[in-house]
Amino acid sequence: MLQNEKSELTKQIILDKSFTLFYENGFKTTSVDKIMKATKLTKGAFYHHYKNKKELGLAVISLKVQQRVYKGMITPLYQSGNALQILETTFLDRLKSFPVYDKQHGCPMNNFINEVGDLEVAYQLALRRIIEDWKAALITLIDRGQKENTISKTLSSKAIAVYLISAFEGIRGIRKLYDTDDILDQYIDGLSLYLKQIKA
Amino acid sequence: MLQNEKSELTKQIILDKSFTLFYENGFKTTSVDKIMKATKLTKGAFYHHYKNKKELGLAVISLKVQQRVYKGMITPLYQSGNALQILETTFLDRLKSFPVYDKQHGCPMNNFINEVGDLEVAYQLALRRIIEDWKAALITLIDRGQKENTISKTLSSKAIAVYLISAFEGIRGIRKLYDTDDILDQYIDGLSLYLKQIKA
DNA sequence: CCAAAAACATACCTCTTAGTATCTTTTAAA
DNA sequence: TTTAAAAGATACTAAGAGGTATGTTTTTGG
Repeated sequence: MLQNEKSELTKQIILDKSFTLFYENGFKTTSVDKIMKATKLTKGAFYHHYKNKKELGLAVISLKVQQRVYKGMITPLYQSGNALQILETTFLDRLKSFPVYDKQHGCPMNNFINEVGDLEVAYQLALRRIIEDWKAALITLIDRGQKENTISKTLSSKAIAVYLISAFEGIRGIRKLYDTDDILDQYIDGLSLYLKQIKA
Repeated sequence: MLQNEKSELTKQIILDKSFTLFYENGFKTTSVDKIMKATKLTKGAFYHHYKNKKELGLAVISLKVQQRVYKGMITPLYQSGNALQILETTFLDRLKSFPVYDKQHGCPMNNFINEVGDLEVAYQLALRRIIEDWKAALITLIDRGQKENTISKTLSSKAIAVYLISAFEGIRGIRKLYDTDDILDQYIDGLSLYLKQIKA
């Protein structure tokens, strides 16, 4: 195998396993040893590709976590079509179709935010960037909806965007505490009502 | 000093310091050693009063964290007066008057939820109880508001309650990422609009 | 005042942690 | 095909983790 490819591959393997373990057990409690055991590689390989655990954490955030949020929550917002309907499908339908695994472990980004968000500026920056991108996409969509008269024009798009994100991240944490979907269904009802209220 | 008093006092000291350190640095990264160093007591004292760190964690949640949520977010909901206005003062005014320290470190409950909420059933139960109490108080208040015709009767009180809690907990996490209040102000605008929308 | 129990201190044990030093193996380029 | 560099493996260190064993001090009740 080519050296570039090989290097990139093992880095990716470490990244993938790290993401999964961080997601399931948290960043702090997942040791480099555990990660490398999962990859079937050794510590030597790890410290050859990553400077330290912090660098790995940042890589997981800005590559894996960011990618995930983009795919699930940001990119869909740039579709054409009824703005309000896009909000509905992105926020409502997506949540409904989540596997139990995802419900039980919450939002990867939110987990990072609440575990290391007040610990290191570097983590803050990486996570903030995702939130800002998400917010910007929402604002663009809502603004469009207001222009096209599907969303009420009197409301601040920025305020709606932040409120939507907050509630979404909040419920993904709270849901972890339960083993049924009741609380999620109640959130979905709440969001549903909210979207109706911002309708033009 | 009486033995009962002394015992209760040191337990309280340990509990207080633990809460602070958990709040500032997280549950997992705060060791028993660090806690006892902060109390100026020793490990022997700790393990005399607490079985293990898990028991301490549960005590902090069900005593300190719960107490805090009750004082700030639940008890105020049982006041008499305009239901919608009570929601406003509890959710809006309280957040506005938060010290920087509280903004930077997020919500103690939310931190616990996202750090250990999917790790141990015992933690889940303790945290769930707080959420359920909060939800119940909100539902009672909203139901009253609907009866008294200050809150729109067509809306599900359960859905509103869960949506309010979700957004609140969500923003308290997200705010940690920033060093200004902009995002908080945007949330406040969003919540403000939301409360206007549920008005009768 | 004295013995027993509770409260607390000291010293330790074992395991895990992040990280380093040094080795072997694989790839690249001449 | 040889040599240098990159990739990876092995073995280690020092610090910190949770927890225990056993000591000393303080309180209590007779």
